[in-house]
Amino acid sequence: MTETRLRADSARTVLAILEAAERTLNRKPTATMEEIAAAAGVARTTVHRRFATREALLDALTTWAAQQLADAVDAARPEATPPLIALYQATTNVLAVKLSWGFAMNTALAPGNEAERIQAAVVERCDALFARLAEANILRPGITPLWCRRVYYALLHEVCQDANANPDTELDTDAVATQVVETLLHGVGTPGTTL
Amino acid sequence: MTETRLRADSARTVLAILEAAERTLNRKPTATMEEIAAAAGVARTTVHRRFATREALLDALTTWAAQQLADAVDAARPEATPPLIALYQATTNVLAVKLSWGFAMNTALAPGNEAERIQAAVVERCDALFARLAEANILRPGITPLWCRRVYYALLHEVCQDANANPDTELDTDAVATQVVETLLHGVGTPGTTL
DNA sequence: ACTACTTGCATCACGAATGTTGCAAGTAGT
DNA sequence: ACTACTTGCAACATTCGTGATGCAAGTAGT
Repeated sequence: MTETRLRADSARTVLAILEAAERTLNRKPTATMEEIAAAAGVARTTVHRRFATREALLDALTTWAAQQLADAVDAARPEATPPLIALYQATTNVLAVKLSWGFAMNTALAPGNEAERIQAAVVERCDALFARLAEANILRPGITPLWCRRVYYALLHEVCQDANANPDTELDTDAVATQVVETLLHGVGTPGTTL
Repeated sequence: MTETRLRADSARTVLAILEAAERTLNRKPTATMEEIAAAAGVARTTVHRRFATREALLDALTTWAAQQLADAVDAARPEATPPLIALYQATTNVLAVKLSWGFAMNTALAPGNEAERIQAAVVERCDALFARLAEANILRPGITPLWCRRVYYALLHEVCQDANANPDTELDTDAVATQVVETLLHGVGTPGTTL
């Protein structure tokens, strides 16, 4: 394994390709290498030089996005700050990443992918955070941390999809994060209403 | 336009193909006509006789699923019964359909598709139901019906995805519907907790 | 300035999926 | 039983996406 170091321009090209892949595949998941290359402003052959196969490109893309996500979670210090603060901070950070890498984060990852490991680690930290919230009696009794995470992920996914459908209107990440956390904790109903 | 009536066996074949397409594409969205035909137990040429192109098949599939959904909503009589009852009933009915036609309901529909019209009508009825809930003070002030529907759809999508990932464990539709409605209204948090 | 790397372009090979057609066998409906 | 429809099978043409290669021009880094 000769670790060839990348020349500066080449590194820029790789990033451009990844970003173009994200943008293009987000709009059309069946987009071809040709289209991705065009969006990146390079020739198709250049893409193939950097990523031997389409699968290799997808792998790199998902791994890259997963790493961005993990970094966003890290930045919120979810095990150091009070759980509610951490939840809010993490939500804000994650939203920013998910908005830029929506496709890469929702695409099914190939088994054995590095991204799988990273995402699993994020899930674990998320569950740990919800466990801390449960300990602090912030979660309603009978609610499992698993269900919490699922609802939380679903809400995050929803707001990102929506933002993605309206690319013109730029949105206030903080406001959206608040809305997500509020809804996660209290839903949309008046307190005390039951079936 | 000569409306050729279908022979009984042919009608059965068409349904088998639609169901096979749903099943197959749900597991692998890039499945080929060949695979769909195999899953339906027919030859590939037969599929092409019923649906001229792949796009035509997808169109028929999404339209069929949308109609099933609309029927499920109908059966709940959402404008006749008290809104909370209707919400619960509709959730139960919709869940059953969404579990069987998950792919067809989440796939992006081609513009001008009949399914588009039907789904839009369902959305309208959904919004109307949430408007009734708001009138009955069951919705928290400041919560828009639009946000309600988005959260509601997200929760439905989430539980279906989960059920889909675990096809072995059959689930209690009523219990899941309750969980969805409960979470929609009250979230996962203890009442009174704020940021 | 010199060298090594990178890129664009043209071209080719290959495989896979789509869509079509003709024919023979079988089945629904009368 | 008779007819019309439907199906399976085999074969074919075509298109499209993928991946590889050789060569000339250009650029980064020293």
